[in-house]
Amino acid sequence: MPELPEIEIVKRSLLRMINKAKILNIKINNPNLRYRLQNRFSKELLGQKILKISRRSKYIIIYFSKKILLIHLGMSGKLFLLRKKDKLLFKTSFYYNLNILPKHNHIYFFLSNGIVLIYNDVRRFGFFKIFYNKNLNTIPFIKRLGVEPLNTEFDENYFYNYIKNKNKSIKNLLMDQNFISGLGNIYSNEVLFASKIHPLKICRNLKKDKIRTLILNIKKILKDSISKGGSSIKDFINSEGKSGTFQQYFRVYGKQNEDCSRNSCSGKIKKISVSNRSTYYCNKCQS
DNA sequence: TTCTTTGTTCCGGA
DNA sequence: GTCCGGAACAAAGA
Repeated sequence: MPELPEIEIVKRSLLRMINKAKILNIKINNPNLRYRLQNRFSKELLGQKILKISRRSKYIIIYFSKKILLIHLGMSGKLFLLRKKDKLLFKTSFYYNLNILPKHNHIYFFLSNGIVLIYNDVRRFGFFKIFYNKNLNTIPFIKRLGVEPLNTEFDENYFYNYIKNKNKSIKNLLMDQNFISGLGNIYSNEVLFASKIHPLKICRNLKKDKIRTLILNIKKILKDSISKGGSSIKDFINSEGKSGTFQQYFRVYGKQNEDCSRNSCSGKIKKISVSNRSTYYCNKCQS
């Protein structure tokens, strides 16, 4: 369940540590990810030099001279970096304490700068795919995505135009990647709490000042989380083994039956299911 | 054994 | 044809 801030943190780690490195070797322990890795996967990447690393929504894109590697971490995927000489470290308590078990290491990329990039994924819902057309607008997973919530084009006009004829709840709207791309369940809950909006409110009925508040909170909460190192889940770590701290700042997610943390609100946090997703809200201040 | 977790996709009803 | 939400899917831990 890494969402936009976590992916951004991972991307920054990768950029700092492996940009411009060359892939010398690849070891695949288990090709059965969300989409099975094809037999030629290693062959297509061996010897390739990483030219650029970017993020779009929850996807990481690694650029090579004639192709790109699209990576999605699913709900439990982790990319982390290990210096080759620290290999033994991995077998010790450091990584076990971070809940990274070697048996869930599925791919190792050995790089020319002595760093090993490891893909670890308990659930195996993440995926790696290679594309030969570097134009992102041609990539199936990317081309229909809505705007990046942190871009200036995500503004009141965009919001207002999109919801004009939409009948869905605001929670479902925020989760709709064709509207804005990068919010998942956890941040959706948090931004609605911050904006005092009930998750089942029909988005079309939101007043303009509420929309303005919501947009501001989306941008603020995503930025805050990035600045705190990410972490929408308790065992999230960045690619260098550091935990983010943002989960300490959650105000509704996972807090059912607790008192509302808002000053002067005497409400309680309730948990309901919206489109089969756990949804938390204060029964008093969110309306 | 069943339930929960996620983003994405598929399908049926309106 | 379009919109929406529920269900299914992937795997594993509790």
